[in-house]
Amino acid sequence: MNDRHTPLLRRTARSLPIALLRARETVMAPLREMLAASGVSEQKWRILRVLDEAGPMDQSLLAEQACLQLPSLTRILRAMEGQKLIARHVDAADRRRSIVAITDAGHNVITRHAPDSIAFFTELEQRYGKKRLQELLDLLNDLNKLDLGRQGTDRR
Amino acid sequence: MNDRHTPLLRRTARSLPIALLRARETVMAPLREMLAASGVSEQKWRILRVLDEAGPMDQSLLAEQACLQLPSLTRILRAMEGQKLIARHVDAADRRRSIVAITDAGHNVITRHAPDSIAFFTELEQRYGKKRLQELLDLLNDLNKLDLGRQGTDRR
DNA sequence: CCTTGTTAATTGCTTTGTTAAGTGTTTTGC
DNA sequence: GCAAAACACTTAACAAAGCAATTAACAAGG
Repeated sequence: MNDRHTPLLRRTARSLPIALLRARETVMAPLREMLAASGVSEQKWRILRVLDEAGPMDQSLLAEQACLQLPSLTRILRAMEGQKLIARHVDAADRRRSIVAITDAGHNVITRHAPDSIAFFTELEQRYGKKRLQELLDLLNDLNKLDLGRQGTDRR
Repeated sequence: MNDRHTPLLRRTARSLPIALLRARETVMAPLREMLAASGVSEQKWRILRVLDEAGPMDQSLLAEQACLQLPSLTRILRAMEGQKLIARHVDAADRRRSIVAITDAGHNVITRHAPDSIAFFTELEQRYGKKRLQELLDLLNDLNKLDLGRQGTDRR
């Protein structure tokens, strides 16, 4: 396209951040549409998924597991508490902590959307290739283990 | 962790959307820090990259290339125009379109950060493996080609 | 012409991301 | 014990995402 100069950086098609962003958009766009019907955002869905899978936990851990920042989580949980999708109570042993648990209503949201979600990922597997999908997940998980930019420093 | 029931959905560690989100966070966190020093957000950086690579283009195409929604792009470009990083002019042939081009100042931002960016990705290549990184990019690009959820419908 | 339809960009509104500062609570070191 | 540090959230402020509705400019048909 642009022959005016030798590119300083790799082409954006070979840029990892941009490729990740596009891939996420590709995958999430249909799911977002699906969830919108229940008034559940992508983030709320992640929260429900994590709580349903791993059981009650404090907000810091939940934030890490659901890939949300604590300030965002605070606001989202407030809304979800209003929707009765989750419940919170302060930890008796450490009153700084607040323990979050999924409610029956929250679990129902998961039950309701599981078939659609499964259908979507089944289609994805078929069109993309089951083996390739596993490969991709392995590569992504390995990348997440790298903990870049802190290779000498402590790991919080 | 949670033995209360058989999970309806795959474990979040094997969930593609979550894995993509974590990977993006892993990669972008150090870059964001790097760019913040120049008052350039991650999004502005993407815009500069795309314009520098492919030359002037209208906003719709730029939005697609930089993975931004048109409304977001409108507001970001207004700021970038104020910073003199980009310039806009209406297309003479079609006065609905506005053509965006990178300025010298914009190009300077890229030049200034290219060494850091290159160093970061070199480190990434070394620690993650050059071959594996290529594999990952190939898999991601293939995924982006799938255009999921519109397999019978028209492709706008 | 001129109505209808389409497209490009903008604006409004609500939610979320991001950073920094603030508020209690617990832990640590003296 | 007790002041200082560390910790778990919460709040505040602003940028950006995401969605719907609007405006302005083209395109086609009658």
